[in-house]
Amino acid sequence: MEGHRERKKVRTRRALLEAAVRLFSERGYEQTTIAEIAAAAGVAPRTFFAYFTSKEDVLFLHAEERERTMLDVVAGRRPGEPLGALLSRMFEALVQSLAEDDELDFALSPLRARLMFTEPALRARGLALMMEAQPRVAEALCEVYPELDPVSAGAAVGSFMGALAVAGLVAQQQGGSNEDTLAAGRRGIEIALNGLSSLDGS
Amino acid sequence: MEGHRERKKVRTRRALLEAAVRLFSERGYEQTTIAEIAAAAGVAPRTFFAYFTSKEDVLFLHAEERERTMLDVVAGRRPGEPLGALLSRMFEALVQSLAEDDELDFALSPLRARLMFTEPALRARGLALMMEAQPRVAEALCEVYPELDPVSAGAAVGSFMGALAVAGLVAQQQGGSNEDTLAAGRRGIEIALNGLSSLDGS
DNA sequence: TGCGAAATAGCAATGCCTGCATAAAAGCAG
DNA sequence: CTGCTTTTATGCAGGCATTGCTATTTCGCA
Repeated sequence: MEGHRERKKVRTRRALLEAAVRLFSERGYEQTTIAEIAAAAGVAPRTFFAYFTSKEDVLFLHAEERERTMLDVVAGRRPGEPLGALLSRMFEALVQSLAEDDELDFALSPLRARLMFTEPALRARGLALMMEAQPRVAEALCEVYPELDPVSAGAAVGSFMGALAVAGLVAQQQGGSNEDTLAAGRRGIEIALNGLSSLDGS
Repeated sequence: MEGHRERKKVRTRRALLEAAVRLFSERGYEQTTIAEIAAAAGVAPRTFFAYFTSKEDVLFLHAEERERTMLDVVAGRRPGEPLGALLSRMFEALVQSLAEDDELDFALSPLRARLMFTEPALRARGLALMMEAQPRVAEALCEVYPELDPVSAGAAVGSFMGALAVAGLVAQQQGGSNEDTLAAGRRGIEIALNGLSSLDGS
């Protein structure tokens, strides 16, 4: 299972990853070519595509696992658990699943986060990936909450994700620390759960 | 102001627009090349880029006007108007501004709507465009609602847009009529305003 | 009719991405 | 160690979007 071969693959992937993030940060996303990334990682340009499906893809790893996490939370609805509580749990589960991802570890994570919210192309991609999962999450919700109609379920997930996306963006623009981002995320979720109208009183 | 020249420009733009939408619908977005669109419109490929900045751009016209509409609604906050009421008005204003757009008229609109929610690349682009306006709308909100902090304002707008985006998507998947879409949008906004927690009781 | 501005078109180049075919490398017998 | 098999790493050619620069055509107007 883990011979010389496996380790080399991981090393190459890692080299590409780090080269990409470093170059993107130094010169900007658009100004960095795949040829340059490959050169910095010591492989041929063609090889890049053996590890990542596209240039954007380098920064969006394991998106499927995030979706899995969300679906698992929905499937694990506790008896009588209200929708709001479940979505709160979903947020915390997402945070944790990100933290536990070993390929998204410390060295790369802050730079990646900054890039994702800084470069328009990447921001767009991130949004798209997130929303891509929306129909399936909404469908899962419908199954677990039989009283929920599809439009409401969809809107709930959309609202949830929208609040989340923006919280990250705002947090990035301001401080940018992981704690700030987490706090902003919680606040965003809270707002989505309690309703925008609830903001009038505060 | 409106000589032979102007009219010809409008006609060419229109020809490109219709050719693009038609071809996209027939063969799919990815399978249609700009060369084909240009040929169908009777112009050189290079000319396409004199009218639209990109292939995706053909389907997303006047995005700036949508942003204008949103900012205008915010700026026109009525004395003491609650945030929820203002966002409701914002939704209705968006619908109206879309309806009044003469370049997005009947012939093209239904096909465009279908494409926007069907083709992944276009769905992504639509989301990105929508969210692109978010920071400015949120900032405007902050100015009009001094008691609102940036994170809350951002989350509110994000939640609003997320709900909206999804409502459109769901409506498209189901029926697909304009009335359905409008109703789904209203429902989505309602949910975002009242909070996801409010769905538990229904 | 002829001039200056605007619209069209042509050409070349860059860069992402893909399919296909081949070389290089790593496991694995024997 | 050597030849065979399965992966990986490349190379190459091509398709397509997009852009910069230049040439050509077309208008509008004096």
